[in-house]
Amino acid sequence: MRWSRYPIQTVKETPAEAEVISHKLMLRAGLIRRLAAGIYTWTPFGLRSLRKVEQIIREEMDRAGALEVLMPAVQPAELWQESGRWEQYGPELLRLKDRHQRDFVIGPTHEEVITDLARRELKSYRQLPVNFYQIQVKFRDEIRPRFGVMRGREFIMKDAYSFHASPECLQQGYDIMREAYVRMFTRMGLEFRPVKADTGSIGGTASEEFQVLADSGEDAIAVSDGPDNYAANLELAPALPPTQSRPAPSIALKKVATPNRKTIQEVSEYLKVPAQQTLKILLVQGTETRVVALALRGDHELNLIKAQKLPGIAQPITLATAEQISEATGCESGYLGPVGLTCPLYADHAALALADFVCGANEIDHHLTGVNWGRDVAEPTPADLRNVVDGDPSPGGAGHLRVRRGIEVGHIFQLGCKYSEAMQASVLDDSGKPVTMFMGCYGIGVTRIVAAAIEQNHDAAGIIWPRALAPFTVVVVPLNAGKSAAVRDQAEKLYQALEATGIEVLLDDRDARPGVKFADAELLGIPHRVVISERGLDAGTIEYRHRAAETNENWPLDEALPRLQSLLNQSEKTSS
RNA sequence: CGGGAUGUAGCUCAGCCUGGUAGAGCACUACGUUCGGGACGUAGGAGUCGGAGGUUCAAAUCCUCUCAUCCCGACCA
Repeated sequence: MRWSRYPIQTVKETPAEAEVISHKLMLRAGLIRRLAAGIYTWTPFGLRSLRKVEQIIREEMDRAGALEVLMPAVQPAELWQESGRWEQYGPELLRLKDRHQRDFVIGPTHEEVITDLARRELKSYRQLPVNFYQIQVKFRDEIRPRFGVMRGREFIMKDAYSFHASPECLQQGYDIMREAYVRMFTRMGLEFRPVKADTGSIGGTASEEFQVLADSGEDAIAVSDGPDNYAANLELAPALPPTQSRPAPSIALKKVATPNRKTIQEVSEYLKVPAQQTLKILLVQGTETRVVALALRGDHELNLIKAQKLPGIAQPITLATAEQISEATGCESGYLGPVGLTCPLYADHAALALADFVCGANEIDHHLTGVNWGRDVAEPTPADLRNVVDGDPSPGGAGHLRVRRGIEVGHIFQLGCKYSEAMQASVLDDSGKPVTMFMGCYGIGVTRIVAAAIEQNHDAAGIIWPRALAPFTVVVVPLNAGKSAAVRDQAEKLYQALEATGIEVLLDDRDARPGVKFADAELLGIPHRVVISERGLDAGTIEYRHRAAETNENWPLDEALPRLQSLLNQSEKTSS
């Protein structure tokens, strides 16, 4: 491609709307343009990278034996009513009516459509297992789209659905997909981790997310630094109970005035006690009782997902209202404590390991010090209630956890029979009896991957594409071609020779100053750059530089093509 | 949905407080000079000041409503 034929401009100034680096660079390099909140146009350069991602996914899905389909973006409401998600999904589901006032949705996902296809087409266990996938546009009307294509409302997703006659077969299919995902993300040159995950609203049993490690990621994940390779979403990572037993009480219970000190931080500063020696109580709505109390060490955070799974707690988990708190304790949040509480009480393992701790007195402007389980309060029910923190022992058994940020680019689930049961998708087994099919579902955020790759690969000058995702492999930059016919001719010659060998090459034939061309080439992040100048040609050389390199190399002019070719062959093998 | 902020040229923003001829830089067009790290000069094109209503002799500026966008939170995967 000739740069002079590409009409989208790069920009020096960072657009005000962009916050994260990938969004800034994608706008500045002209890869995307915003049309509405969370809705973007992909320009020719950006689309090339997007297609690279899609192609890798397609190749690995095909290799894993999946069959590509293309389902409609617009789906009839009936299917969603049948699965129950018409009611469940909420305002994130974009609903619309056709001219006959019939209800439709713009698909945020395709479980219903694929299950409908499966129940019509699949009649016998002999047709199983089968895995259908598509690469297609989805729409989720996010409350708050942000970070460009990282959390857009309209986005491209690869979604796959597998059908099996038994749970064992589902497990096998799941394992095959897991391997395929590892291959894909490795080929894309991403630093990623498969992590254990919650199944969320999609439902099902086993589930793993593929997280690209990046500080700007929206997910917190707990990764072991030890040889056990443990990694889980923070929501799910268990906090192991402390190994040492609780110290014996050593001081007396005492009520102290803590006027206007409500937060753990305020109380611990005021009483000069470390936050680790304090205890906090959170009240949530219950099923058997109005409220249920949860006790945590002062410096720990409540994990909603874990708490929600405890008996007696309302789903979805909801914090008690100010009225409920007052009714249950006669007090207000900020001064709650376990002493004298009448509602059911769960205590986190770490909270239970405390002795002589500080907590609220259930009386406004007062706290208790020297509180001890067993002595001052009945022993509560122990539970894992908190988010793990840096340094916690790894549940994998070897090493310690580090909390890191990740961008979720893939998520695989063993759905089981949730949809196949609701929509009566069954096949006949070898004895002629109908069996409900077991399903797996496997998603990849295609558009998001482009942003994730940039988050992980950039510098002050711009994008540094992993080779497999670069919109072009080589950029040829003639300097002052307007003045020098030799420069023009040699650049043209090299460009055509590269094209002829199938290398994706961009010729910067714009009538621009050298500084502009260098800056744009770096912003756009093309891995290999060849500069052709009068100065170099006089010496019989061209100049080569890798985007990630610090210095230039001078190559003899006639070696440019063969050396580039061997370089690219090499990097193809190492995928870098 | 709660809290905060912003809408002025394609982009980044000034002007608003204290009402009185709509501005700058980048980008764009033409010409000239320049040409290895985002050049310079001259000339030029480009704006219903988000929209509606109100106050006023006069509104980008003050008031009311509305729409949109961004940030924080809750929400979602």
